[in-house]
Amino acid sequence: MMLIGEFSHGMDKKNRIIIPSKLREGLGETFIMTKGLDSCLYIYPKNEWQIFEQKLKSLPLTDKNVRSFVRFFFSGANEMEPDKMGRVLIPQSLLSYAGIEGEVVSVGMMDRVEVWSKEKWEAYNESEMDMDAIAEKMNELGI
Amino acid sequence: MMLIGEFSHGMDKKNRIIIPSKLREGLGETFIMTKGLDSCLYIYPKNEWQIFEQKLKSLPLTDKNVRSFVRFFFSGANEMEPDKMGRVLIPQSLLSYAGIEGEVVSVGMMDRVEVWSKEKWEAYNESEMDMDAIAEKMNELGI
DNA sequence: ACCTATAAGTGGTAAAAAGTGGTAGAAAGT
DNA sequence: ACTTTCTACCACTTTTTACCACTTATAGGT
Repeated sequence: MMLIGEFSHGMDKKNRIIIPSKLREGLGETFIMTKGLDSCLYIYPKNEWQIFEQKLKSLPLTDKNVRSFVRFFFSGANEMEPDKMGRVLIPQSLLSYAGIEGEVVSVGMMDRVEVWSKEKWEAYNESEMDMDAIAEKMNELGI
Repeated sequence: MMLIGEFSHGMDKKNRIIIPSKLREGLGETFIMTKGLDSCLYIYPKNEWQIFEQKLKSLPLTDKNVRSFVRFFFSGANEMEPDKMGRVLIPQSLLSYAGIEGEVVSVGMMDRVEVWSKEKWEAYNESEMDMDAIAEKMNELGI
């Protein structure tokens, strides 16, 4: 099962967002939300999270950078289960990390979902999408 | 099966376009539409997409450029199935990316189909088509 | 070359599903 | 025990999906 697509929707006054139905089935009944890179939130299906956990566990905790890296993901992590309508309540700490206030964009990224504040998503797409670099990568991949 | 030919048709008020019947059989029952290079949309038959997916999945997500690259294709990707008349609904995000408003051109490109806004297609064919120069470049590539 | 038959394309409508706002009950804390 | 916060569900609205019926285009036969 591959998580793909971009979905735009709102967050309500109670800090709930809907997980778009097309992403819901790929995420399963319960999943883990945590802080992600690039100021967005990651949602992992439970099994994918366990794989990720194992990777983190294998890193040498004697390395200061590793400790920071691991703390970053574990401190932000929340196991959650959507309500019957597919919504989840997002903790305040994650909202402020991702700069989410009103509108939200959910993005399928293979084995995880990313949740972005709409403003940040749009800014990111305008500024950081270097098409030449993308084309070159495609060349490397033989596409 | 090779996808070939150029087909011109309209998009209706509900953001649906028809997949020309001659391209339909080559694409199969379900296919994946995503953002492409040169401001057009790509449609891949499911098997072709899966090959591409595996390539993307093998890239290291700790690299910021890789994340941009992967996001570009996965966020834009939509699995779709045409209705009984061969039409598909195009998501707003893809329409704005490709600058599609009214008329559309679908082009068979070997293993994928490209969907262009008609204006962009015509502009592209007028401006960027210096065939003599292109042919010379082809020679360098050994054709 | 024209007429007819068949397939492709277009517009619209109705039913189903997804998304939104809100309320009531449960749990927790004071 | 009462108040407040949190959770789960209900009902309504909007969007999406699937199909029907009509129009236009294509192709084949006379």
